[in-house]
Amino acid sequence: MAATIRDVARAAGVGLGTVSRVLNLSPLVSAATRQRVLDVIAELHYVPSRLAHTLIAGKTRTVATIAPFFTRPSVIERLRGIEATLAGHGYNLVVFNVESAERRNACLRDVPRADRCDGVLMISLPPRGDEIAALHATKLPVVLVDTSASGLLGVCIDDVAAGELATRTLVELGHRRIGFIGDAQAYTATFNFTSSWERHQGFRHVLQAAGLAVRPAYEGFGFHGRYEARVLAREMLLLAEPPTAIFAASDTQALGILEATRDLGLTVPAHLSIIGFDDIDIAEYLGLTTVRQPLFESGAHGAELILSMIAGHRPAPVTAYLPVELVVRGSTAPPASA
Amino acid sequence: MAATIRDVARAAGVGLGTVSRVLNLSPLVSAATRQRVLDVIAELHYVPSRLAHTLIAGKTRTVATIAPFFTRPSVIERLRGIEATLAGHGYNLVVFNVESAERRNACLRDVPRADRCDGVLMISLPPRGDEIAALHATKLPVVLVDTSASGLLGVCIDDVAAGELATRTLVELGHRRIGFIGDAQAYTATFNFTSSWERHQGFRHVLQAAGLAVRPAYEGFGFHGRYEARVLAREMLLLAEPPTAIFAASDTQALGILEATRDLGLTVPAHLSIIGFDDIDIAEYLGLTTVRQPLFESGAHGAELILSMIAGHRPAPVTAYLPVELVVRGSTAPPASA
DNA sequence: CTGTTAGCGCTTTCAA
DNA sequence: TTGAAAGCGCTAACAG
Repeated sequence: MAATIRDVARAAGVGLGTVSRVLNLSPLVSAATRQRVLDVIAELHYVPSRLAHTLIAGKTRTVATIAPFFTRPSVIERLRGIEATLAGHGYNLVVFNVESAERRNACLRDVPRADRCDGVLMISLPPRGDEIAALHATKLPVVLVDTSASGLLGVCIDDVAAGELATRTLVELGHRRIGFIGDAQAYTATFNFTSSWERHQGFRHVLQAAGLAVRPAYEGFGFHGRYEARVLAREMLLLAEPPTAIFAASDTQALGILEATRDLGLTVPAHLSIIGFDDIDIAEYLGLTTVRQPLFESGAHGAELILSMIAGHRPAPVTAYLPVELVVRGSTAPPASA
Repeated sequence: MAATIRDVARAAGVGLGTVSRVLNLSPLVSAATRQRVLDVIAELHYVPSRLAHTLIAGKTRTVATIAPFFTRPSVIERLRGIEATLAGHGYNLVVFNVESAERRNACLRDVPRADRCDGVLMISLPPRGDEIAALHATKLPVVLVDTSASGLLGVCIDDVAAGELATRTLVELGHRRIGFIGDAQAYTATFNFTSSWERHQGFRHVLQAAGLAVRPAYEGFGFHGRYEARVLAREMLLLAEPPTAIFAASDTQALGILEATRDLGLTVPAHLSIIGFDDIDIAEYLGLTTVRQPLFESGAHGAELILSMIAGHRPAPVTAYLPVELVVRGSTAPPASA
């Protein structure tokens, strides 16, 4: 169908290698010959086969990204950082969306292969011990984004500290009855998600340091979604002594809490202070106080690391921690009683 | 590094072709030989190279998707439909995010190549005449999603009719001063986006049919974004005689209008009715009346078409129209004066 | 400077 | 049944 290097060589009356040299900008071709070859190439609309080149070079110029629930705003933003960086270097991005344990395992088993991609980026999905070993065995560059694992490079934030930051903000505003709504263990365990759990750790640290009781009724865990958070928040707010503030492990969940207050005719922040996490697009619109983490940058940085590893560098397998920032908006205030 | 078919053949003491036959489930291998080969394969952890297979077969088992601004909720949802369908058939999704005219052109030129992918899906990006010709020349299956072009398959909705539906809803509620906020021509022209323009056509049809004047001051066009829509809506609402209803070409823009009403201390729908488009996730939360289009399904259907074409089918190059649906929520009501 | 010759890892005849 | 050989389209090493 398409013209091959051989067709070009024949038409230009030169050897196969000469065409290859022209293609690869080798200086060992006379200007005249080069021009003749170039003319024929243009004439035949010849385009070198990526495939054949890939087979020889053993490089696919492709980076695979395994991402869970890639419609989530935070994941998307990371992907955008990845795509932008990769595209800037002529690399392709192959996306694998994970929404079940089976798919997660299948991806971890099948995706990291040298004949498929030059490197693997994993978002929020820490591999288990045996999987790490398998990953190392492939010799393929691997970078984790929004998670970490020993022996692998990672780009993430300090979720415990970020959880402390959010909770401390609430404590310093004078709140003493503070709730937390995050991801259910059963669900995070499926994917080994850690961020909600770690933010919860930070939450507890601050509560304890402030001498505040940790009340089970003030801690709600459910599937990561607006609806689930709404139900959990409703329960909490209907308590005889409801919390005056709630820290949500994500903005999506904070939205659910906002919905619950609306359902119950409560006003934010008069009746309840809410603090979310991520600073997704809609947070500003809703006036949600939140902990902003550099999503785009995490993807971009992860992609840069992969690219440098593909280029042959072998950076130490450490986890890079990106800074978070508290964005204060209208959903937080001192408690009414204070 | 990794074991090759030759290593297996040598270790099993058989010919190269025999291993290949075992791999390809050929019946022309004795059970004994097959077992021996299988054992060696397991022992050597041999995995056939996708690359080499691809070179031979001329198939990449990859579908490329060119999408503009893939962080937009509507685009994401289509991509999810695409990925889900592709993954279900063992195909990989390579994503190209387009955010500039240069990148659009580069993608259209470089992506549709048989050595890169088996088919191309384009979201919201109709190719121009010369590009269509080039696309045909590649012999590669191409399917357009959310747009159409003569000679190519497309999956979209009837945006004119949808625009009429939205506007008619407003007219039937009794509104006579109805505004429209959509994408600016200068910006859509860059990518040949048509949906906002067509929805606007529908808007005008209904206005004229209802004998209502089309007032330039009631039509605002800007970059597709919340902020721009907010500015446009503000202007419109500060008019001596402001519209009592506004139809936004997207939910994102409807959010901007919502923001503007809030800025001005107006109540929705008492002071202003708003109707959006897409029914993105947040629309329900905000109680936004909107025109829902099947986003996930459009992607899924587009992917199915591509897959069937890759399988050799040559469906007629027609555009499939998916149904839209009006979702009535709290942002619409009869005008206060009615 | 340039043509020729091996392969990359696999599929596919073609004999045996 | 099975082994050997001929490529797929290209690069790289090797003679000229």
